Amino acid sequence: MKTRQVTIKDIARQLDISPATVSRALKDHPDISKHTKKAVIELANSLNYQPNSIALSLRSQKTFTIGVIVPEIIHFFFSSAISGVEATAYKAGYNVVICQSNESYEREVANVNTLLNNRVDGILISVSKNTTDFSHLKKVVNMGVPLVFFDRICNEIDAHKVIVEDKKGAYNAVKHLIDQGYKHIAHLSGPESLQISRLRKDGYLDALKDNGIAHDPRLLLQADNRMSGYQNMKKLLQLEQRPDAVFTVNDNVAIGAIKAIKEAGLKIPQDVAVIGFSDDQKITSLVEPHLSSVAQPAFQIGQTAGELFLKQITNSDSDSFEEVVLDTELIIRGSTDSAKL
Amino acid sequence: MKTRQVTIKDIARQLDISPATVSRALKDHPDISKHTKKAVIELANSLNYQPNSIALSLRSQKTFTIGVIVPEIIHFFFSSAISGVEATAYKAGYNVVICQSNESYEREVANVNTLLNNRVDGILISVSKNTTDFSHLKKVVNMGVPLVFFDRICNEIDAHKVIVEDKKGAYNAVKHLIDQGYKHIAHLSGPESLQISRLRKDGYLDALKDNGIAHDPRLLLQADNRMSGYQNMKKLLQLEQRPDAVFTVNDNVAIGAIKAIKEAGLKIPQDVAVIGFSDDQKITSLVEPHLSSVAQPAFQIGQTAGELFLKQITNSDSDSFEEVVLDTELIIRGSTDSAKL
DNA sequence: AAAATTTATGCAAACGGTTGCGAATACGGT
DNA sequence: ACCGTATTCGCAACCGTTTGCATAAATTTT
Repeated sequence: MKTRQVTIKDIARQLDISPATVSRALKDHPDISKHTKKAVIELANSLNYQPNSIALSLRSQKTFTIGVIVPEIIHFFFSSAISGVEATAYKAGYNVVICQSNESYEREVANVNTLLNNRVDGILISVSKNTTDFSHLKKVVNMGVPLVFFDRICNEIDAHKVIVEDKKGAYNAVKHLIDQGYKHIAHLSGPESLQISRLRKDGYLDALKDNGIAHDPRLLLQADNRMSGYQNMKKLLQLEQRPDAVFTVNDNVAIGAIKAIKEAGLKIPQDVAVIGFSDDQKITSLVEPHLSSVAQPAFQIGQTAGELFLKQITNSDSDSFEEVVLDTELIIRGSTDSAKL
Repeated sequence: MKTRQVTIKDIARQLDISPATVSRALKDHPDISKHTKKAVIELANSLNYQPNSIALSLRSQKTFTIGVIVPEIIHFFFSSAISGVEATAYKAGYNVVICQSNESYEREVANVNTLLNNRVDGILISVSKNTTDFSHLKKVVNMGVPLVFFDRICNEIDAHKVIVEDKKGAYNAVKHLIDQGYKHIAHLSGPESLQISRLRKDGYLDALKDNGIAHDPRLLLQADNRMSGYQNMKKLLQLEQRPDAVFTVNDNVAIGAIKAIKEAGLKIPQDVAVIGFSDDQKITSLVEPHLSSVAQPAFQIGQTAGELFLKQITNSDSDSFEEVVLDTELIIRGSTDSAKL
């Protein structure tokens, strides 16, 4: 019953020719006679011959596989980005293997090592928030394996990068709050280790400054998930001068903040407005009121990362790297605009 | 700068011994002298030697990789299940490659083929809802590649399976609605092609029957995403005798139904109760009121699937297969119980 | 008819590692 | 001094495929 995978040698044996001839016949090499080619191809089809990718990889030193490392696939942003990578990869004949770092530095290092041991042709990564040492990624570069950063990039390493206008997106979000008449705008920012956190915070600060609002450090706390968003929003609401709006580093923090605001008996957006970042479509239209957010083109980010990888392998001598910066879009919903309730 | 990966041959050349000796030294083979071992291991470490998995796979005919095919990683259930698979796989020294079928039969077939060409040691799959022909999976079995189904299984194929008590879970959900006093209970069921849909529907029907409620076919419609859940709930609400409760095949359909109910100006759960299936934690506690649901142990399902795979490879002569059935848990929230609002 | 060229195929090495078997050396026992 | 036995290592084959080169036969050129 067990039908072992048929190899080129099986075909060769059955036709009483050499494996070399079979190999050439299958790829339509001009040296091989029409007659032989026909016989080989027919037998290959009838036996359902499938080339052994392992052997191919060993021989060609190429696996036609690219590794993608993300913190967690459960997040809408990352799974969309992965789908984007897959789209370009499949088109170019590449496979994609997905690794989750679970926001753990050690796991990320382990991921990199397995990908390297499996000789992937390239690595696309969005780094864990707990990664501060980048030697595992420098090793990737040193080994000549193409490396592309997306979203959560590392500035210490020269490589292709795909990011969004984090600062501008954040600026627009806060500007929108100001335009809506909010005066005491808080920010729940992400871990300082991530450039995206720093940039979004900078956008927040710039928007305040440009609009003549003094920055109150008490309105700036850190949070990077629902729980901490909830807890720190609670703290913000206990200030003698509580904020009347909050911009959060991502949508999950915003969800936590909304919970805290509702529990405090305050109305959104009348008493406190909330705006997130990323526009996780699984949740922004679910919470009441619908959450305003800064949409990132996640799929396109993945696509672009894939394209940069392809560019690097076709143009491997070039040592200049691109930093592609994509635009964000401000999505206004009920959480910041009562007209949209 | 480019540090090509160092091979066993490099080490052999530097120490002026044969590759065979290096290989044996590295795996502490008793034939090799302490002195040689020490030299080899030290050099290997200093050169940061990493065995080439490709070569290993070719030689041993094992890749230590298992392929997992799911419809879409974006869903909480599937990403949790994947994490479960990874947990057991990593512990046993296996890698996991994830494929998305995107609920497309063609893509699923393509996924199976790439996995086979890459000679994975096993395939774990939750089939697409558009898969009605299973020859691609029969091929997997015929080739002697261990196959494990989880959640969305196929009855035509003899293989290990991991499922939950879908019927019982559905029964309990509907029983709960009945206990809460609801009389006209609708069901938005999934595609008939999936056994889980059929079982959940059966559980619904059984619960009605066992409690002396006549089944009204007008209260049974199909829906498998937010949009269709919304649309078909709307239809249900237009019936002259509208339902006062609805049990949906999954949480996203429930979300759509909730939207329709709210738009109709009806109160949840006073006018209409809603209960979903799966307990997608990203959303059940987000929607207002919080959604009751039948929780599936997604992580454990993945873990178990991984364990069944391991069992099959260590015990490859056995041709008896297990069907592991895990329990569900009824999670009662505000959408079915006003006491929980 | 001899030489040159084309046509069609096979040999063997290579990719990187493993492993059965044989061989060389050293050592102990008689 | 001789034999048996460890000890330590290398040779070569193998996994499946590709490819430079050689080779043989067939064909063309001179």
